Amino acid sequence: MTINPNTAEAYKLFHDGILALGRAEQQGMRIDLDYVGEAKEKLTKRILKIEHDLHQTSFFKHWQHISKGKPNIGSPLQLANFLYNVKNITPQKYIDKEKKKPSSDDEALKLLQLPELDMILSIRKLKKARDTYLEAFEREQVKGYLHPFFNLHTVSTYRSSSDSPNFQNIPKRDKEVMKLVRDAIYPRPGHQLMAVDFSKLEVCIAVAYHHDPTMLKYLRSPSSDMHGDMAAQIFKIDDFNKHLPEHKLLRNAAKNSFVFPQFYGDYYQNNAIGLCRWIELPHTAWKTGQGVQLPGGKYISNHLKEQGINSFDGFCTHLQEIESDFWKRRFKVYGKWKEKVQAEYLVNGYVDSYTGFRFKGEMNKKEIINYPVQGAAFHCLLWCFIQLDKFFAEKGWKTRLIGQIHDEVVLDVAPEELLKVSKIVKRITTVDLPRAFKWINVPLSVAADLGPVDGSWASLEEYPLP
DNA sequence: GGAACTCGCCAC
DNA sequence: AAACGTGGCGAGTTCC
Repeated sequence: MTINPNTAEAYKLFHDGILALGRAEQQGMRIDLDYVGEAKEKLTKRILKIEHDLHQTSFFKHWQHISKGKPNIGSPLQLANFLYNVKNITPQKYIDKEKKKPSSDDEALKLLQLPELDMILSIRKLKKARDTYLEAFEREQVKGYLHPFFNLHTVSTYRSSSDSPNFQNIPKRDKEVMKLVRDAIYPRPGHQLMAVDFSKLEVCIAVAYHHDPTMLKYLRSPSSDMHGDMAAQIFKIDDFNKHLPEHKLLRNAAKNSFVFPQFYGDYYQNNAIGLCRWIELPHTAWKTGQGVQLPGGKYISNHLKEQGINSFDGFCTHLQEIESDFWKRRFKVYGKWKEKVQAEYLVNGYVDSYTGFRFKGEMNKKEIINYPVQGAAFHCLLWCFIQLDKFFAEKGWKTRLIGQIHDEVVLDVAPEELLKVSKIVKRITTVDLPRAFKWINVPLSVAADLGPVDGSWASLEEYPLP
């Protein structure tokens, strides 16, 4: 590997970076304190209602009886003790690999299919929204503005972190909680919020290191579809069509439970568990008429049985073959690169990133591969963040950067500047960045979401950049 | 009464 | 042979 660490360059990136991030911290983001107060109150009422209903159940009364006092539904330990020791329910999931500690997390409780546990899960979800987010917003705000910190000195991959409050883990996937929490955050009066994120940035950065020809082809040809190809292979589908909703689910399953975990260093057995969750098949022998349905209504269990996969164990064996094919044939050069970098680390005691950072100290195989990719991917974002900050200052624009989430920038946009902001964002991220970082070897693309004037962070919608 | 830990859960 | 990368944070818990 021919990498020239340039520590002066790395230093400059972080020096300029922390100044730009500091300006974003100072700028802050408006929060609606009245909304936060009302939302907290409503959540508390909902929580009390569910708790009240829970208290009427014989399940809870039993728990109360054996715990000499008030059972603490917020204690996973007490809940596990009641479920698995007192009620003697067979655990469906464990925290530890030795299967000594039964789990009481979301998935474990859902598997037990008890209505009382679903009530506890609802309470957990609402408390999380209220206490971790809304409560923290209220506590951390200064004169109606939040000023999350963005750190460059805390993360072993040379990524960033954020705290007080953490701006990088605000709910997004659960639509209900997303709206509840993000409705607290607003642009400055008369402005609008915009978020711009890189598409599959870490994959694009990884390919700059390993130069795998198959991966290069996937990333350079817009019509190709890596996740679709993997879905077709994993689920043995000949006529895969990513526009069919049933196939879209299989594609998401392949993407989120095979491809990405494999890139992070996971292996086929965990993949099998994750994939079965998506297609709703059990960890046992499969019967006909089980799981999700394919286009035309055929059950996936029937389809897989026809293909010779009759059980979870059979599926594991199948995935083991796919994993081997994945690294030894499909992405052979990528696989070889992993081995080479790991071997070089054992000799040198360090590994370097393209952005001039050196990773030293004890690292396991997965960390050796992941750190330079994860770090450099973030450095692409940080470089763009710095350029944008500089640009807005030089031009005297009113638009400001207010935050960053690893591969995404968040802007507080003055509506009259929207068009020119969009253009410069697109230019810096897709044209200037690859020119500055010559090692980037595939086109980078960004996607934007935009909120209405005075609209909350929950109201962002897709916005095609001009 | 606080430090340090576990567990669970939110993001990329 | 073994087996998911990086964080922050709240509540419960244990230890000093």
